[in-house]
Amino acid sequence: MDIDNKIDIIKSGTLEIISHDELKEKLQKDSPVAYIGYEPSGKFHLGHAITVKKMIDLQKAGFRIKILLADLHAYLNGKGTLEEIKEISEYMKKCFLALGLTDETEFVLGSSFQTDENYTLKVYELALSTTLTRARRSMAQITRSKKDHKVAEVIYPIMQVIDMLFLDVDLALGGMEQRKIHMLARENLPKVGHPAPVIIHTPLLHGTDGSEKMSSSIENFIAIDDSPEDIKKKIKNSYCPAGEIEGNPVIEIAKYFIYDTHDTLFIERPLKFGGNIELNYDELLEAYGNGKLHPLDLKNAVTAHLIKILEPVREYLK
RNA sequence: CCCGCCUUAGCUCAAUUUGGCAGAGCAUCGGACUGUAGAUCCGAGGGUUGCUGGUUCAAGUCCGGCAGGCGGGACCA
Repeated sequence: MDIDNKIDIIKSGTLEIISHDELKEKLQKDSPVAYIGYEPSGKFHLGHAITVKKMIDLQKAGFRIKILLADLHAYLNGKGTLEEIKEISEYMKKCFLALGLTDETEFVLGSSFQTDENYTLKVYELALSTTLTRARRSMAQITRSKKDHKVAEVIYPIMQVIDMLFLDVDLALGGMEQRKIHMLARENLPKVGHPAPVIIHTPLLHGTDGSEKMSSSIENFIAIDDSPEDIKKKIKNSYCPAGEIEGNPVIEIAKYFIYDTHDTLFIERPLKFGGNIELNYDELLEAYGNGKLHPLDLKNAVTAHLIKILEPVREYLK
């Protein structure tokens, strides 16, 4: 696989790469490190899976993968006691492997290094040059509480930046909600003696209720190990206005979880509504957009395929 | 450390004045309507009234203590 080929694969399905040139340089390096961090909390859902799939692409392109199980970050974000969070970390680790990351993947528990003296001193150093406003702004889409803001909230992004120093990352991946923290990292890592990492952002999946972001704190997600019955129920109940593509979670699931590995989607449909059809992604958008494909038929097809696609994941996690 | 205000359903808040069956909106769930969901109608569930002690026939309501939140004051040699 040549470099341009790798870049095409890495680029597909992402919202932005900062920057392409730097990515190219990293790909010429000997086993560059790609990192992503997750707060172990709640269920592992399709929103998480989008980023994991991209990490798999990076792994195939020759990156060494480091997954940060950010237990202290989850703690700082009020997700529970350290014990509870540690328990979920174990479950999460299995989820990554179930989704297809190889066992060469390196899992790092945040608390295993985030209390080291050198780490702490770096956090203080960065704290000194980061304004409160900026730290808080970077957390706008991440923080759990919208009021009664705690100091923890501004320690969080600073630690995340220093994580990248200690994990020696060449590339950081995240959903679009991570953008402001990543920019903070790009700007500040050089000041603490580490080159700015390449940043890749993946899109956020809308919640099944149509809200901005799929999230385990609201019941608007499909977990990667949901039973077929749950998947049916959740997709059936999903927000899915006829003719509307933008922000339609069912279309998004088709796009990111079916069309990424299939050229076409086979849609079973009663004869009186036009009979079965098979559509590629462009045709699907066309047919759905002009009302020729009914939401229920779309839902049924997506449900059937998603159940099949997640079957090995369910089996692995059993 | 001191003073004041606040804490009631998952959320936002009524009910405190004058002690007398703890309510509404939103959210959730169910039904109707659409060949999906949503919207809209109709209906249902939902409570240790922050915790604790007391007064009273009776306390969300009055009194004491504690915890948490908000605001102010004081301290700053």
